[in-house]
Amino acid sequence: MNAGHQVDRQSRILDAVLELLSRRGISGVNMRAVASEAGVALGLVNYYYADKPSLIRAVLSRIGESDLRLVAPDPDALPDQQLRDALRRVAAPEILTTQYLSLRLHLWALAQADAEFAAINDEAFDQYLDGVAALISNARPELSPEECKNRAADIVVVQNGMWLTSLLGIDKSSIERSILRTEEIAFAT
Amino acid sequence: MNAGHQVDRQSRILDAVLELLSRRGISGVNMRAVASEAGVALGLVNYYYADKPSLIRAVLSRIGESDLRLVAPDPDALPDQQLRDALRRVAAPEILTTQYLSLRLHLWALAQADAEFAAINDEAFDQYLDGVAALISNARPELSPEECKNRAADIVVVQNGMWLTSLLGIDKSSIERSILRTEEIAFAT
DNA sequence: GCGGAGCTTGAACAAACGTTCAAGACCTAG
DNA sequence: CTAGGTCTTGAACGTTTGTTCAAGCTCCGC
Repeated sequence: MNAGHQVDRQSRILDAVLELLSRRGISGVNMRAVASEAGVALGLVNYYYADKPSLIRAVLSRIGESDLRLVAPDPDALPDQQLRDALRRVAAPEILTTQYLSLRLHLWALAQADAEFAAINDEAFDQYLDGVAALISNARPELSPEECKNRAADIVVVQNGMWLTSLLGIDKSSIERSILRTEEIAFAT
Repeated sequence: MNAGHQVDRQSRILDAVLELLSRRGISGVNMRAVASEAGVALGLVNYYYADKPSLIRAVLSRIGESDLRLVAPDPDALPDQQLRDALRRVAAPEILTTQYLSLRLHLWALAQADAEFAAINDEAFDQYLDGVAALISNARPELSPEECKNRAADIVVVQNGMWLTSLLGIDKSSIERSILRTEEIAFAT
């Protein structure tokens, strides 16, 4: 059962990076700490990921994919409901956890300091934006593509603000009002 | 002229930290790089700041003060204009520079990873929130203190979103629309 | 010019870091 | 059981990091 163990250990290493990054920031992510958190030997980290940048790259890709899943269309719902669900999903309790938000923050900071990481992040962001715009377009077919992109951009501004502000510990009610604001933007006539 | 030199060098060291932090992130801020960027010897950094945490603390305090200045009342303007000016100021070109925003991001990330830094940050954030609420209260005396605080909170969500989204490289027009949105929130009847 | 307080320097040290690697453990195919 | 590939280990190396410190410098009052 190589396959089973492989995936298990390799995935546990990535999990360890996520955990350490969100808790201690990039300074807390060193090969020894990752190995220890994952419960493997130091050398194994370098076995699966050639060097530290490769390790970070893998984490960035994983997060980008999970973000994209937030705005993935749900074939079983009406376009209106798909959009509404997606707008709610980004503010769901399991997303607005300190762990997840803190991780996002550190990844943004990381991307800001490194051109290569920035490229990965930018691509993920563009895809996310396109995803939101597509949901709006489905729910409001009469809108022009440009208008859909504008609304998506405006929504993302508020969403990013919600994410960031959740971390800074503002009260929940302002988050709730912000969700309503994203819906107003999306469904404005 | 000790006083002159002191302030000069000590301040240059802080400037160097700001520059390095915004360009390379916290991993790029090490005592040697700071000394080199400031044009002083390694030992001098530890002379003015006992250790690295002290250095970061000093930077956090400095940023907190400059944030507070953004929402400082201007005695020469009418309350309405004071509020409007403050809302525009946070989106001014000199604020929405990559350097400034990147610095903010790294400081937030830093605060997220360290409880002590978080405390400094939280206090600065609360003061900023109070500052915005006070401006609203002056401009709209008929509003209850709670309503002012709520609006201030909603505005800060959008502002944080603007700051963050500026970094992620979204188009300027969505920033402009977001500013209008903060004004709508502030002046809603 | 002398003395002393404050400022400035860079070498030196210990600890922590990323990376390499020889060695062993494990598992499967034959 | 054996051979061979894959996985796993931790010691070891060279580098970078935070911090210390003895020494020198600068400036001002006397």
